[in-house]
Amino acid sequence: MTRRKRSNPATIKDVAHELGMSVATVSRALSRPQLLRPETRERVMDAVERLGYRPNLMARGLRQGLANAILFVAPNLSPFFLEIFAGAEAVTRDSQFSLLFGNSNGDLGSVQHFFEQITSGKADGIILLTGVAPDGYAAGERQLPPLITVLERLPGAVVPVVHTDHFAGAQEAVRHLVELGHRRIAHIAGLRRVPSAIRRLEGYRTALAAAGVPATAELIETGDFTMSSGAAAMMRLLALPQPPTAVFCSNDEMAYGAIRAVVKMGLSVPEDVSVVGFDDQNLAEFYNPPLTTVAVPRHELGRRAAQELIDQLAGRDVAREVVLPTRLVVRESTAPPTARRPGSRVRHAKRNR
Amino acid sequence: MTRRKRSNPATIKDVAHELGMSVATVSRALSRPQLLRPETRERVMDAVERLGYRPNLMARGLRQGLANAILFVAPNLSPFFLEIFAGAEAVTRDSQFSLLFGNSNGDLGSVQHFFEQITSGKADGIILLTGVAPDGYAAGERQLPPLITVLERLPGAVVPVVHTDHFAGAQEAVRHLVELGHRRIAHIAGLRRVPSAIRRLEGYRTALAAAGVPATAELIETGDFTMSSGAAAMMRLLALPQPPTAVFCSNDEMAYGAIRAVVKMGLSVPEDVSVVGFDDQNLAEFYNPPLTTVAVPRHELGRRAAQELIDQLAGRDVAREVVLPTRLVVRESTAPPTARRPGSRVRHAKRNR
DNA sequence: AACGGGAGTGTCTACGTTTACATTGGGGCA
DNA sequence: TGCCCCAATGTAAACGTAGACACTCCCGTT
Repeated sequence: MTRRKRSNPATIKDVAHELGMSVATVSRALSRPQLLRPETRERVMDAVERLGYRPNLMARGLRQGLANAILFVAPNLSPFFLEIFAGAEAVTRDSQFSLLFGNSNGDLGSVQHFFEQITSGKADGIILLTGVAPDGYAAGERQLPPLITVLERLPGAVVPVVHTDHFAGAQEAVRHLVELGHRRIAHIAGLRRVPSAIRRLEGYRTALAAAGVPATAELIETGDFTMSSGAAAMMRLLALPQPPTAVFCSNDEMAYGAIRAVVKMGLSVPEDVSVVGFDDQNLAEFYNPPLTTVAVPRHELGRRAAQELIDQLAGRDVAREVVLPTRLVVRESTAPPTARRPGSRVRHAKRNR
Repeated sequence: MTRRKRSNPATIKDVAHELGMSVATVSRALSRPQLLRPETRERVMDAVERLGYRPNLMARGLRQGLANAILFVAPNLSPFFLEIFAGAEAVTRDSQFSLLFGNSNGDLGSVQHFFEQITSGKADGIILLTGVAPDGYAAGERQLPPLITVLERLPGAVVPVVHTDHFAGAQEAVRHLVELGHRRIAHIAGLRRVPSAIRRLEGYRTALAAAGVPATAELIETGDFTMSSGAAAMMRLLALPQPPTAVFCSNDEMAYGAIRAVVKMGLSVPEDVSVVGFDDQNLAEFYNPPLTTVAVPRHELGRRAAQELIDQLAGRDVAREVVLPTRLVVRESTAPPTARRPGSRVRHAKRNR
């Protein structure tokens, strides 16, 4: 027995029958109204309204070979990616497209799974934030689906990308610290397998070199972009014989963690340690102290990616590469270094909860 | 001319032809393997692999009257809702269902639009976080789609709901402040049209009454759940002739804003003003100071909602109501009131950027 | 030897659309 | 008056799949 949608029995056939017309006419009234006599169109619209008819999108999709959906794949559900998602959502909201969300969870198998959703016809294209594609695709054996990458490039494949200049952004952040007078500037880097994190690290190194400050390996710590990893890294930095007076973090969340760690040790930001983040998430402005950070246009990244993908699906040609500018936003987590040596720490006991 | 999916020409027919079998056999190999001789099944699987065949989900969906997708509708993209989304995602990830995201943006028209996506067959059911349904549905004229609401009830309709006890949570928060010795306790409420915000307000009032503290209208401010509205509300409270020594906020974001406002005025948290939030978003633990707040099991709310909806779609019967417990998490943003009167404010000038 | 039944597979229709192609009728023009 | 063409509509064939039903063996039973 055929299982039927309980909700909407009204089909195009019902509408046609109600009016004594053919289904073709009804179909045209909906998709290409200019082909019909205005009066006929009216009558159809009336009946559609009266019967509560809604076209079955799966039937339409099957017929046209289009799902009218876009799949957004992020490596996790952190606010940063979700703010990009919000940008994409703003675009699809006014379009015929639905937005599917996929969380790859850093797992390559998942990405493969999402790619197959395309060949299965669940979506027409992918907005990919993970910078990795399953083997078969990356190697070019299997044809890539309509795809646009955000922030990360897909190695070994020519795919349009919407991103920002992490290298320049990082340099600007470090230069800001140098200009404030800092010399012992640490970096809490992101995971080495994330290309954009590498670029930020390189920007850090380059800016230090340009300022004539020798790079010190002990001042480079690594986290996994989470607040707790940022806090842990900061703890290690504070435990150095000669701790840094400033820290540049590879993203905002690690910066929050770093600030928490500083405060927990009885020191303060920016008096004892200046902290700079990267991303300028919504919260940065309201963190305590408000975070100096490199603004990444998250919303715009999402918008552009969605727009480019839709254009691509419509057969219009799209830019190979869109680079959006970053911008250093100076708030209250950075200041000139003070004479006081942060090495002499723990002014008052850490308060327990 | 028929527009074809460029990516996957291989259909069930191709597989059948390759093996000299009928399409039915191939179909069965995939959906009901136990009906086939093991050897046949093997051969089919082989060919499927070889040809890179993936079933067309729209054709399957059309045939079966199922989209195998769930639509998640939230009023906005704030972290709070997205953390609930993450919970739902964890469930659908291991299921046959895809997760569609819809942002109603507080707009009733959008909600209507999403309801129609169901009758259009884009999804099989809805997880609704907005507490409002389009007129026709709410009034019972049109049949409700498979639906589960989260946190908010749908007025005038019997729909399963997964939520928490806002009333009890708010009471616990206020009781905590009372026990610390506070008497002048303010509340930064949420929008009056959001039922859960009303419940929190009621919890606040009830707890105050229970403690024998008379309620004062001037101590109740209203925000719209954003950080900036929380900051603005706090500014108004601090401007009172007799400012509060503690503030209970209807959500975490307004609490962050409130703390920022306090600090901006040269006062500190919790020494001058204690602040309590509601939700326990991921960030609360790493805010500065770490925020005392009422933990709402966001992830679990999402999990349960998705699970119940999937059960419902499978024809299993589901609970009318699931109530998950809240729990007060005491961190460092609350402390006993000090002798110092916060009225004498602005100890040092606000720093400009 | 005849029959029943079940395992395994094939045939073919329906799901709800869109659209290529066919048909109709009427108006403009010679 | 006859013809052509175009506007408006109808007919019917796909799109790719699932499953109802039909068929063919073969084995076990009588």
